[in-house]
Amino acid sequence: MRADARKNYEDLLTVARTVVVEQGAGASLRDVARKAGVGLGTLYRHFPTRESLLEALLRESFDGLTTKAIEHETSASPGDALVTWLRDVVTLANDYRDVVASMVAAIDDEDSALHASCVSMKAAGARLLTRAQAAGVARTDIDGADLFALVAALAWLGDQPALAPLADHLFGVIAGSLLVTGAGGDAKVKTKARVAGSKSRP
Amino acid sequence: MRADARKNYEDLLTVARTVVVEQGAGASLRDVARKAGVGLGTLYRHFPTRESLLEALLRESFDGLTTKAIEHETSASPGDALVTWLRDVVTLANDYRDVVASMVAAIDDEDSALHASCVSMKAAGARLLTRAQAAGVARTDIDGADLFALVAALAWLGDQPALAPLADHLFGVIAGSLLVTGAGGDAKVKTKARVAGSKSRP
DNA sequence: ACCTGAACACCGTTCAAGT
DNA sequence: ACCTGAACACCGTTCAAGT
Repeated sequence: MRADARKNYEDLLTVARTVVVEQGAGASLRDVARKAGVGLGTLYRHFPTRESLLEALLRESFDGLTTKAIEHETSASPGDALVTWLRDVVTLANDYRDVVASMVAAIDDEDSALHASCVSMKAAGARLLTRAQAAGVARTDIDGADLFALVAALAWLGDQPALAPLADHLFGVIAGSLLVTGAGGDAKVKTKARVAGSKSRP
Repeated sequence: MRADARKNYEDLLTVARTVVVEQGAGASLRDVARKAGVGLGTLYRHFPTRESLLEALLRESFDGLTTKAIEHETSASPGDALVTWLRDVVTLANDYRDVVASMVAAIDDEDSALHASCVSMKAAGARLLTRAQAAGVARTDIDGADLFALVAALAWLGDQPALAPLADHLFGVIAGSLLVTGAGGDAKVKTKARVAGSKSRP
């Protein structure tokens, strides 16, 4: 890649990151090009589709989560491993705005630039689930696809201004109901107690 | 209202209904006006905002759900009443496409045309929840706002093509975890058993 | 090789001009 | 009273023309 091309590529990515954080995954690409001081055609040359731009933005983080999941696969507590990892996924998704719908759409679309990373992540989560189920700490009427959908739904909550304040609590509720509250007992999800009145404060 | 105005109003609504079903809440208003054979200004005269159009489309259904909830308040089984009603809400939301985000946004926006209907619905759901909690069949670490958020998240699943097939099953999972699986026992959510291999069939 | 910006077909929204 | 459509400021996407 030529030096000027590389610089444009990186400038675009830097600008896109802040724009997607602030305005969401549907932000104006024209705006991104403008802010990067680059012609619109240059943006399309480097990122032929919106997904390819998102992919460049998110790939590192996605792959990081996949790696983390693999590490968790050897941890002592399969239940904690699962829940901790799920929380990390939601947190990442909520670092940007409205990326979760793109993520979900990419799962079934082999042509999407986000496809591979999302499929890997989903598979990694599925393995953590299977392990927790094998250990008897997770319910067995759920599979990897269900888990992915639940995490997506929880991440979606964080994107809605009216619901975001509840997202943490609901994560605890859902995560808790994934786990079997039976014999083992060490797999209980710690839900931060909600501060009474935290809603009514000005 | 003049006769021609009334006709335009109704034509717009009829067209909008099918367009929102097919293309979603973000559909082109220009397209709606065009298909209704009406000037674009006429659409804006009758429906100054997109929400006001959605409100006209959904008000009847929303109020119907609120009424239904009130009827449920005197039913014999508070647990069944709650779950049945929640399912109806999700079903309605999934009759259209992508309306759930507008619904959620309206909750906190007093200026939205959808505000009143949504607040009523949320309150009606909250009463069903409170009753179920008082009867000891619903967990008590959830409030009306949480319930509304969970229902919204479940409805959102139905809007995502990749996740919609799982939405029914996950409704059962979430609804089941709202209920206390304790003494009463009659409040268990019947989740349709999933047909093995239903996913892998071509 | 790579960059640029005009060109095209779309939006949402407003508002002067018509009946 | 009500309707219309042009006008404006935006999009996404493509592609001839430049260096």
